[in-house]
Amino acid sequence: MIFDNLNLSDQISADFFDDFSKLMTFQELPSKHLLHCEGTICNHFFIIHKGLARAYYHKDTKDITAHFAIEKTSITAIDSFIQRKKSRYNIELLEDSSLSYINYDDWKKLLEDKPHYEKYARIFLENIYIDIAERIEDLLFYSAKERYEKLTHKFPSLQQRVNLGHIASYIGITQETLSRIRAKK
Amino acid sequence: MIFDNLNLSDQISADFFDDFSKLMTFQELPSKHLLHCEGTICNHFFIIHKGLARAYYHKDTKDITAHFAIEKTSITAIDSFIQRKKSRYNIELLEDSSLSYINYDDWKKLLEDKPHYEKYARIFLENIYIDIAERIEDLLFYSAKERYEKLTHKFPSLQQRVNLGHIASYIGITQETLSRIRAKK
DNA sequence: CGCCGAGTTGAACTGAATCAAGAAACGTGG
DNA sequence: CCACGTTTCTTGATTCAGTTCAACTCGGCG
Repeated sequence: MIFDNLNLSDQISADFFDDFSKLMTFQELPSKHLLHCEGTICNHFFIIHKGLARAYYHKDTKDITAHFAIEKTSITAIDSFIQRKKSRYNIELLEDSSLSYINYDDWKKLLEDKPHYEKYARIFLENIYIDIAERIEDLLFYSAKERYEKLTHKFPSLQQRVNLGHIASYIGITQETLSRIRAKK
Repeated sequence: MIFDNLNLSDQISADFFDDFSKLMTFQELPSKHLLHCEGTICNHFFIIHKGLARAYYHKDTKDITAHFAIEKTSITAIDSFIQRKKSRYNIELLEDSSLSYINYDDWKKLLEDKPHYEKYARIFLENIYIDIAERIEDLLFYSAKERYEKLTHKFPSLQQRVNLGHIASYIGITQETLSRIRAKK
């Protein structure tokens, strides 16, 4: 089930999945394909079936990874999707991938037609909140090394699949520091 | 309107406020009163009318402020409130305050009876998400001094009303560092 | 008056950034 | 299949922001 890793399954009704799936479009796309481009409003919510995507943005001259999405997880430029503002994020594929997306208007319409589905949007956001709150705590209290270990524990496959520089920026350190962390263990 | 600072007003219907207000209990409580105690499940969602509260928790021997709530903003141990798990947070008043709260069961029942109100829960969470994402960016990219300046710009009154140590822990630095930042300007 | 919490200041230390140079791996075209 | 350029990764030397530890000041307040 595509929602497995969204921690929603147990709370969500089957008919929602039917409705939702009907609105989704399936695609296979190659590595490096840009799913969303900065400066535009993000109109899609993606679910990755196979492959890997990352959301990133530019800070000064640097390229900062804000989010990774592996199989069975979702990705979008969420602030833009929610607020309908231009996004600072790009979303790109890091591997040849297959995915589905729903677009904003369809999603919005689904919520209007069947307002009881608002519940799932709420639950989804609650789960995001829990994740992101944990990330703040990580930044406040854990060393570079500990943050790296937590990440690789949570997503073991990332180490092999993603550039060191992307991982480093995700946990808020330079790639030199991450290289040194990897070296001594 | 109590929801002013929640950025909800323009999107929320009047009858919701009626329903919601009917479920709320008003209280006046003195400074240092504990609104919620760690180790228990948080059953209340508070809105501060007057005064000031903070949520904090213990990390090693330290007391870390996770959130401040001034007039017209809300506070709860949100992870516990959402997940129905024991909370690591305490919530205490830092000034004599007047506030209202709604309890979890009433809130849940309201959502069940009138599921279209789910929308407001979603919007509330969306707003929280935007805030918290900004906080991550602050921690990643801004110096201690810049974080302090952003906070005092956002909540000018905090400087006078709250201990230096609480502010320091909120922005992720020691109180010595914050003292030095204040000294040189 | 003496204590206590809050804030300040100094000196030494440290984790991570920065700058700079190489080494390895990768892929593209001949 | 090799050669070359590009991107990715490593390693070293230096610097710096912020921590830690410790001592000291200041303003209430019982």
